[in-house]
Order: sequence, then structure tokens, then C-alpha cells
Amino acid sequence: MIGARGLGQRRFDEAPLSLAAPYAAEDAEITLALANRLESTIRTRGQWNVYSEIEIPLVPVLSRMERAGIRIDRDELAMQRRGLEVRLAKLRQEIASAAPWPFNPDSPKQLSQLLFNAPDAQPPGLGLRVMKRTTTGASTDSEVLEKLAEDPNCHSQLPEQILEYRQFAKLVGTYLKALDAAVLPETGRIHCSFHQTGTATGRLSSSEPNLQNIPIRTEVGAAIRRAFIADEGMTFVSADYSQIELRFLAHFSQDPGLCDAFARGEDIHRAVAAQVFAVAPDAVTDVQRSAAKMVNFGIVYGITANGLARRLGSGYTIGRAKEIMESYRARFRGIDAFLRESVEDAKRTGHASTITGRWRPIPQMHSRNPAERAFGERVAVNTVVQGSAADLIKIAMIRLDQRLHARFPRARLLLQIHDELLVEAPTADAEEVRTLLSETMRGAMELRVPLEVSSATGRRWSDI
DNA sequence: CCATCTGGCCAC
DNA sequence: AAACGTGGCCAGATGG
Repeated sequence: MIGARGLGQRRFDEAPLSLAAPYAAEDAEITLALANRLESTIRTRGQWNVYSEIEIPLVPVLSRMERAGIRIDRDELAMQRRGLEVRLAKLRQEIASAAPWPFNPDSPKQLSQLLFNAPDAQPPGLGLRVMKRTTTGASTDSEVLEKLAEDPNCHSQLPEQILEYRQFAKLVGTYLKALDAAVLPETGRIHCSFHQTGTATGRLSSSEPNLQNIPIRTEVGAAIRRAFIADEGMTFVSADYSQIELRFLAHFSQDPGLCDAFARGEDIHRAVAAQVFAVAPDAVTDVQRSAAKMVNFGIVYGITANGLARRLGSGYTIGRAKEIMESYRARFRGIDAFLRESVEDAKRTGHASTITGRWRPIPQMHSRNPAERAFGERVAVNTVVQGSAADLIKIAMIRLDQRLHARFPRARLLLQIHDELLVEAPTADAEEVRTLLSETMRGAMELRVPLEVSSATGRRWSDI
């Protein structure tokens, strides 16, 4: 496989190159024996359909995606990098002059000492209030720094400066530098690896480099997507499932409230807020909608009142978060029942199953440790929903690959990002490919609620 | 020097 | 061990 590391740079965790030739026959025999045993295990575990209908057909699709790679505008990367490095240099100076002793802003350990040590300790610190602990000491993560930055008792500029420093350092180190280093100079393209066996739920993962976590949330971060550019004469076509996990929640639970909202094409967070806070949809405030959105996310991840309260922010107590959850469960009885059934199911069988019958063992379900068991319960819910969404898009990818090959042989699938597919198509075909992509994704499964797919085209990833 | 762990943070 | 799920990568720290 073409790889960013090139030949000769082998990693410690790779097996040594095989001395194949003299042993070829023996190797083939061993390989066949192992394959037979693997397949018989897959059969006895009831995973034959997932294996033969999804995973095996997906192999050549992923292989083509890896070999296709994606074109990178290295000048764009370099330009952004220069800009951010100038800002980082300034921030380093400002941080140095605001700090009582020379410290490395890339070191959470040193920062923790600087912020939280007592003034008379060694090394001396600012004696700020510790609000969160890690296994080794006081946390300096962004949540903590944001609170410190707003705290009127904290007279230091450091929390704010470090937050900004970390943001830019992340973008330069993890993306601008690393992506440039991953470009094959001969082709100007990056070829990541996609892994079919890397996750517990059936999702894919991506590595070297990971192209499934390119920034989008902030403006400076999203700008990195400008460096992903379609090949000469080609255009990017992208499509993503809207609210796919909540739609699976509606499908499995058959909850009338949620199903109707999706059937009518309503703004789902607004619809849920209207129910939970017992107001008309038009009367839902931004704050209520945002709270409902967090509850929706929470349900999919396996909610706790504690976690919800933290995410809702300082205006909400755990008690208020509990009330909101109670109201949610009362208004959406079907969802409540589904959550309970998922947990009961996992307790009985020891595993969680997705829509295709893919299953994940959850040994924590029977643990004596309550925290461990609670984790198992969240996993039981999340796996059904997340894993089913993974099944859906894999089926769409297999069909899309066939259809593109038949109708637009020059178009090719480049990336999958969990609920999104990115295709590169000849510019003249882009609109037709967009329709094909969108319809293939939408038609990959028939659920009790309609699937909605939004799509776009553009020469750069940032344009979509 | 290398391998591994940790805290932190990017995506869905 | 799990205080809301799934991943991968970075720099620093640690230890052989």
C-alpha cells in the first residue's frame, strides 16, 4: 500500500517483512487453515451476514479509497502555517512575560504547577483554586482554563493566553505540519489508511494521517479544509446524513413523538424542546433549544444527570438537569422504553446488537462494580445506535462504489467520516454524481422514519 | 535511544 | 477504571 511513511520506514508495531518465497506453499496452507477457522467462528457467532454482505464487500472499496488519496494544496498549508507560527511566537513571548518562571507552555504538568502550586511551594505557583483533577494532579484542560479566565479572582492573563496558544499549537502540530509531511511529493496526494477492525461499534477508523478529524468547529480550524482540493478537472461532491443517530433512536423506539417530528421534517431539537418544556414550537427559546439538543446527544451517549448538568453549564443544577430528563422520559415514553430494553437485552445476552445483527460483547454488564456496570449500560445504548449508523453508511458505500463504477467510472469515493461521504467527480458530472450519492445514501436502508441527506459540491473541501 | 504512558484535544 | 459514546495524534514525561 502506498503510505505516507514510504518504504524503508517501518514502525515498531509492524511485523517484519516476510521471507516469503521459499515458504509460499506452506504459507498458503496456513493462511487457508486460519481463514477457514475464522469463517467458522464468524458463522457460529451469527455474524456471517455482516461479514459476507458488508465487511468483505467493503474491503475493495476501502482499498480504492486508500489508493485514490486526496490532493493537497501544499502552498495553502504553508501559508496558514506561517501565519499561525507568527502568532504562536508572539503568544510564547506574552506567556513568558506573564509567568513567574520560565516554563514550557506545551507541558500540562508545568502549567499545572504554575497555576495551582502555593506561592511558597517549589516551584512557586499562583495558588489558584483547583476545580478538576486528573490521575496525576490538577487538570489544566480547556474547561478549567475557561473558568479561570472568567474568574474575577484570577488576575492572571495566563489562562486566556494558554487557551489561545493551545488552539494554534494544535492546528499547527496535528494538522498543518503533519498533513504536509504526509503528502506524497510525486503526486501531491495524501493516502490515509482506513481500518475495519479498529472500533468496538463497527465504525471505521482512519490513521496515518487520520482524515476523519480534520477541524471544522472554529474558523481558523476550518480554514485547513481549504488545503484539500479536487484534482484537475474534478469537483468534490459531499453528502452527509442529517441527525442519523436520532433517526435510529426513533426507528428502534417507534416513539410517536420523535417519529412524527421526523416524518414532518421538523427541526428536531426545537420539537423536542417544545415537548420537554411544554411550550409551542414557535415559543421555544434559543436556550431551551440548546438544552434539548444536549439532552438529545446525551440520550444517544447514555445520559447521566451529572453529565447533562455539566454540559448545560452554570445556569443549571444537577436537580434541574434531573427534572429535564424526567420530563423527557415522560414525554417520550417510547424512547424511555427503548433505553430500558437495550439495557435489559444487554444484561440478558451480555451483548448489544445493531440493526444488521452485528454485536458487541459488554462484559461490564455483570460487574460487581456499580460504576463499571453503569458504563456498560451506556455502552449498551450507544452501541445500538452508533453501530447501526455505521452499518448504514457501509452499505451505502458498497452500493455507491458499484453505481459510480457503472455510471461515472472517473468518479471515486475518497473519504468516509462516519456520517459523511466525500467523492471526487469530473466537474461536468458533479451534479449528477451529487444526485446519485444523495439517493444512494438515502436509499441504503428503509427505516420507520425518512432518512435525510444534505449534499454539496465544491473545488475545495472548505467550499462545502 | 526507544517504547509507553499521560493529558489534552480534534472529529463524528 | 469507567461522572456522556467512538476514535487518533500531539508534546511532554517517564522508565528501561
